[in-house]
Amino acid sequence: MTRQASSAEKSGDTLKDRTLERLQKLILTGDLEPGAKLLETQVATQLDVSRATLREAMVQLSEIGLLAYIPFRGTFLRTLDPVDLDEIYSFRTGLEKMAFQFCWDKRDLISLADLQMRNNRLCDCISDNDPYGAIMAEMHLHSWCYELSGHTLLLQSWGRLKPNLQFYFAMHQKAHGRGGPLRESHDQYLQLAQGNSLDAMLNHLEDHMRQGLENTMRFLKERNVSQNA
Amino acid sequence: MTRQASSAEKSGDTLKDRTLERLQKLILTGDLEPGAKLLETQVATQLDVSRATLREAMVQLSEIGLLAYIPFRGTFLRTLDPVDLDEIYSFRTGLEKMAFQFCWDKRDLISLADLQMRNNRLCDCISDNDPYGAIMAEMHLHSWCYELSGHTLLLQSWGRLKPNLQFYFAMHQKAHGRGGPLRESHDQYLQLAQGNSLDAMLNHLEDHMRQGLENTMRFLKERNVSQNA
DNA sequence: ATTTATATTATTGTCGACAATCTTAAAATT
DNA sequence: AATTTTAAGATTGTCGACAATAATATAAAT
Repeated sequence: MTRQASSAEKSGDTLKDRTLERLQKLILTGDLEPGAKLLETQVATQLDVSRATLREAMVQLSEIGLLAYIPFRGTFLRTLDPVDLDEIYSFRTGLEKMAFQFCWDKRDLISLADLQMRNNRLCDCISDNDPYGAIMAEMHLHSWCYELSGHTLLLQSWGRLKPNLQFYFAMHQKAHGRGGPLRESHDQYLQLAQGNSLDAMLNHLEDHMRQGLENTMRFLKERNVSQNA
Repeated sequence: MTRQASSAEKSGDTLKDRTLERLQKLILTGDLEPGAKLLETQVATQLDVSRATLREAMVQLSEIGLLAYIPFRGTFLRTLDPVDLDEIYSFRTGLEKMAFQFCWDKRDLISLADLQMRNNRLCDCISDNDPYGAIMAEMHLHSWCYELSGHTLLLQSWGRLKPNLQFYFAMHQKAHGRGGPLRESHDQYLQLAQGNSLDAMLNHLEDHMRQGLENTMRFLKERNVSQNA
């Protein structure tokens, strides 16, 4: 009966999957320093799993990009320099434009109501002054187009990019005190997503993302989140 | 000193990385049946590594999509139904369009000569009646824009998609006898990539990819590569 | 004969131990 | 004192063994 007493969390059936999720949550909490080394023995002990199990989870997180693996030297929490942020935002822009192209003709009353609901949840989190919840809610809002697209590869790609975004937001939040999304930041996004001009939506995405990047860069100039050694 | 920075991606320093590469090559050879179960003990013995090492490599290949992992049931070689092919091609189109947008202003004499060389290599393989080499050469040709873009995320994404394409081509080749790329298939691609109209290039990409998909679908109707259980 | 139940086998999941490598500290040399 | 060498310790890489689960074969029941 070596079974983990881990309160039967919602996630995967196997210990490796639960470990992956727990480690990811640990990272996205923002308690760890970017670039910090993750000692296998230490983390494994902390999560109460064997190193082999932990390592399989780490391989996956390295593939996502949250961790950086260097052979024989260790696995490190990712860093975020301006170039990284620029790449994340530009890639995200292209990805989300693709998603909207694929989901555009699949929109219906139900899915649009779903979108509205996701935005409401985001607004609630902002009202409740819950920055962490707001981050998650915003991610969930943006997940809408990927899910609706029904495009597996697109959804997977977003699934890998998303944690990196969440990580940045967590860092931002941690360092800046507060800095979640504004209440009205997605008004136009919602409106255009419900409209009938795909081009207008795509153009707005560029603007929306660019604005996010500019906010980010402005923040970076004030206080460095981290820099590579 | 440490040679960790940007070490050539040939064969990793660690056994896990070499195993990953060997297993991938084994898969891309096309000797395995799509959907076939990979018995850990058997493969580990065949590659002369421990199961733990093999499993780490398998996790990575599952993340790429070449393998499909089902908890407690095993890891299976991916399958390719028409929906998969459609997704691969459409995603590839979006990705490569992004790549050309990012690399467009970075083109110069040297990089364009490089592109020309990659195409020459492809033509050589076709002339030499070397289908496997032609597949690799075509992949290498298309990698050009990703590499030139300097966009890490984009390059990574292509790096994950590429093996799936190679896998399909290997299946195609295996089943169809011959079916590599045609000699002149990239003439316009090359010409436009050297030109000064990004829009024309992007439009051609849509056509180029659509044509590839159509060829693929035509082939699928003749003979099923595989179907899900 | 078909179906259900049970036992057996095979395979995956997880672990702890040892080997290879890196890091750090101390010693030796200049 | 600074640099190089060497030794000690810490950390990662790899392995084989055992546990948990699934797949298969056998027996029992209808």
